[in-house]
Amino acid sequence: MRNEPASKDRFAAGLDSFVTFRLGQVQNRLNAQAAHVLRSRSSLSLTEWRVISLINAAGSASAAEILRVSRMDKGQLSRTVKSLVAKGIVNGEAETGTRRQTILSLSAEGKRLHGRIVAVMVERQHHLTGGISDRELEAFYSVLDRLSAASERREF
Amino acid sequence: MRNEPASKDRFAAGLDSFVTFRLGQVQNRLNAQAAHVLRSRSSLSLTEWRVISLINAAGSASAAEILRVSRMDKGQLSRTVKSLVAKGIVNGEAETGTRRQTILSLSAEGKRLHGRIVAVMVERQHHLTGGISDRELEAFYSVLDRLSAASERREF
DNA sequence: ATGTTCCGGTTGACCTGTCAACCTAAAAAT
DNA sequence: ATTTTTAGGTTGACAGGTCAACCGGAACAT
Repeated sequence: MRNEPASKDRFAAGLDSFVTFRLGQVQNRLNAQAAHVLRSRSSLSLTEWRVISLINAAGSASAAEILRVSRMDKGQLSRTVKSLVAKGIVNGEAETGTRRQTILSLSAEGKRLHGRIVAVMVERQHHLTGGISDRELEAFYSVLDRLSAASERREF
Repeated sequence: MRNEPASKDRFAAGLDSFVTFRLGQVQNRLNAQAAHVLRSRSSLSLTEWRVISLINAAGSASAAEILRVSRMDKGQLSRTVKSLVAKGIVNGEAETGTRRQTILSLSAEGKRLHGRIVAVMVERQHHLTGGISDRELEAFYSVLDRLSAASERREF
């Protein structure tokens, strides 16, 4: 399953220099890995897990809030929440009553599930960043942030 | 279109620490940006552009070679190549004759197109990495590589 | 109060990515 | 020489992401 470095060099010269290309490759592999972990430990998809994490981080939040923070797709969120509510992981009822906005929060089972999975994910995080010093990580995030900012400009 | 940092903080505390989460966000935005650039300057999709770049970088290559290097999906590549051949951008004929493998290369128009787009992409690359020093980029790539390596382990 | 505008949320259509089965040619084994 | 195995490539089916139209209630204007 290894790559011949020889043949790789032949190509990648012109492409490895593109940040986005490299980033994409790594990200795909990380996603595949995460999805695999989730599948082996639960019946959650990656997006479901992300939504659960977001709700958990917020304590409780409206869908709109989550949208603003996560920048995920409206429709996708709507469907994901629907499925999570159906599974009994998320409470979708408007708790305040006055407002129409549905306040999302984790059910008891949701919290239990989150706790179970987040443990593995933290472990994975350590595995991933194990060989990386804090200063390196710092610098890495800083570059990421600048890339993120630069990706705002639509004309590019 | 800005984020309220206040509301962001409220959430992201627990999530920003996840490399994969941050990486994903940045990557999505970068992809969207790239796709937008392509759409405004051509009728190419992101994958088509990637394949063109790969073929161009190699000079000429078989589909299998490209697969090994890019780690993209067999089927996806097959379809993308098909569409690029139909558009007259890629030559798909077996040039050596002896082998059954189809040797892929850019047509004259393909080269022209690549030249035109790559110019913009290089410009974009500069825009993206403009505020980032070479040493920082080095370090960034180095971290990426380690993340990539760590994403091999299936159990995580 | 009523009609316009705005915003949270849903739905459907489409497009891309992913997986697995399959076909066929070449190489290897007998 | 004929069968088996292997590898390049195609195709179909399905899950997930993306886009845009739409619905209904709330805020706002008059």
